[in-house]
Amino acid sequence: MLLELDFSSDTPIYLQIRNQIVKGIASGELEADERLPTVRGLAEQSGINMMTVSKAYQVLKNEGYIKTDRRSGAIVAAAAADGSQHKGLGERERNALEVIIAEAKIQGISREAFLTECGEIYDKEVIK
Amino acid sequence: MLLELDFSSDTPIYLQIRNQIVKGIASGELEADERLPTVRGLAEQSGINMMTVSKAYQVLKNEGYIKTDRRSGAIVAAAAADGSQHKGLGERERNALEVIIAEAKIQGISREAFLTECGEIYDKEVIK
Amino acid sequence: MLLELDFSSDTPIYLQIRNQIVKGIASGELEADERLPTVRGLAEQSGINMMTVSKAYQVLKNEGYIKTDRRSGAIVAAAAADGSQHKGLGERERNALEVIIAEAKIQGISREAFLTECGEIYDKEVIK
Amino acid sequence: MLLELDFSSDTPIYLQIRNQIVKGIASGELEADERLPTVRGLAEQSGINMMTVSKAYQVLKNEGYIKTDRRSGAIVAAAAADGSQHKGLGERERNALEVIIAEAKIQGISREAFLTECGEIYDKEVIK
DNA sequence: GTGGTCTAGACCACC
DNA sequence: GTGGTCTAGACCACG
Repeated sequence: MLLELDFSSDTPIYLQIRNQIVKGIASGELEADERLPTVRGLAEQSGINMMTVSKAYQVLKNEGYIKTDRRSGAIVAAAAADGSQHKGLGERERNALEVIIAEAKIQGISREAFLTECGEIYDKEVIK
Repeated sequence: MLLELDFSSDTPIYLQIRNQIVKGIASGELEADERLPTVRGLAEQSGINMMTVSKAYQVLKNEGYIKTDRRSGAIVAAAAADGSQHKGLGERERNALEVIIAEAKIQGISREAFLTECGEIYDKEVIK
Repeated sequence: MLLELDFSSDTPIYLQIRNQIVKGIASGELEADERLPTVRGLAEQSGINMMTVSKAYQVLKNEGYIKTDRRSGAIVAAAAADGSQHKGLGERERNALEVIIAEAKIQGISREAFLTECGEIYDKEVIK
Repeated sequence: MLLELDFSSDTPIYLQIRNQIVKGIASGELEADERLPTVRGLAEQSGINMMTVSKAYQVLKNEGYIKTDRRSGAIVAAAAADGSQHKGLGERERNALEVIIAEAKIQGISREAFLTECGEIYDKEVIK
């Protein structure tokens, strides 16, 4: 798990970390029950504050993507462990998606081109 | 053009305005050369400060979605039929899309279900 | 004398008019003692307010570029009629020039390329 | 970095700040990756409001002259060695240059005198 | 009446 | 500590 951080991005660093871990889980790069790097390790390796990494882990934990075990640190939670999920995009995600699609339409990207691009992103998977 | 603002959202108000206007343009609710509400009017109607609206308009102007006619205020810019455009998602949009798709995958939303939802959003249009 | 106005420019319309007339005089398109269009005529032809044209003429008059005669309207003043001129750029112009040159340098435009472009602009003349 | 502001100028303060920083970068007074004064610091030192400085920084950021590192504030962006640049004056700059040259011509400044002055401005650099 | 600019002061997220 | 955001109210240039 190598983080690519953009310190001049408008996305907070802790969210960049959170996003990349989520993408890592979805792509299969991070498997269920796999141990994540320690807070200290990730912070030192990336040249950022431990608090920042810690916050990212806390968000991920709140969202159910990871679990923290006292002995083994943070591990990836089993996919869809939460039965309460309603199999649909959350409101925040749906709204963000609407904005992205609106921008794409205005820019002249066709429906097909957009769906193709989405499909490619969906299929993206790490070769292990 | 009616704005729905969430004052407790983590998305700044000026960005909420910006996003809704972008969606309005994409959906056809706002047509090219149509006049946007005045800064003052929108601010008053929405119960927010002039400068907040002004900032949203400035962002939209920088992004080329609107322009300000010195005679008549802000108007929707003609959909840039500019050949110099990349015709592709910007890096920011693409990354945001990747994160959303990752979340959808983890949540168990199938490829088809996701693309269907995108298609529906894309097709959404205002009946004039 | 045909005006090209950009209503969405950040330069006020009256200044755009002023600038184009100054350029017209420099290029020889407008000769000394030539009569300028009437305020009303220029306003109607360009679809702008008479006040705007009037303000442009007033600025030009204050700067000594034109004179107004009660009978024949506005006419181009003889070049350098004003003996008080000190044959150097004004402070405003010099500062604007410095900024433009700074931008050019940062953008990687070489000294020679910049001077060449300036020379070409200087030489530009209307074929009568 | 010492700012000279003219509160009675018709150029907005935030633009005066922007211009002086651009000149500072071009002259070498501000080097790439150098930290700019904080918004608060510059505001206090110059006796102006934070938001005015902030606006100047935002403009500079939009134009790519600076970027804001989330850890350390605003820094000078590395001179974009980006090959995609046009390597030419922008339309706004070119037009402003045309006006300045027109004024110079009318005032009787010779081609050589003008180019010499431009060259001197171009060569101006800070002794470090 | 329009947008542009500026102020003084405040709160907040991030690091 | 940093920048980002927002407010309430003001003045001004422009058309």
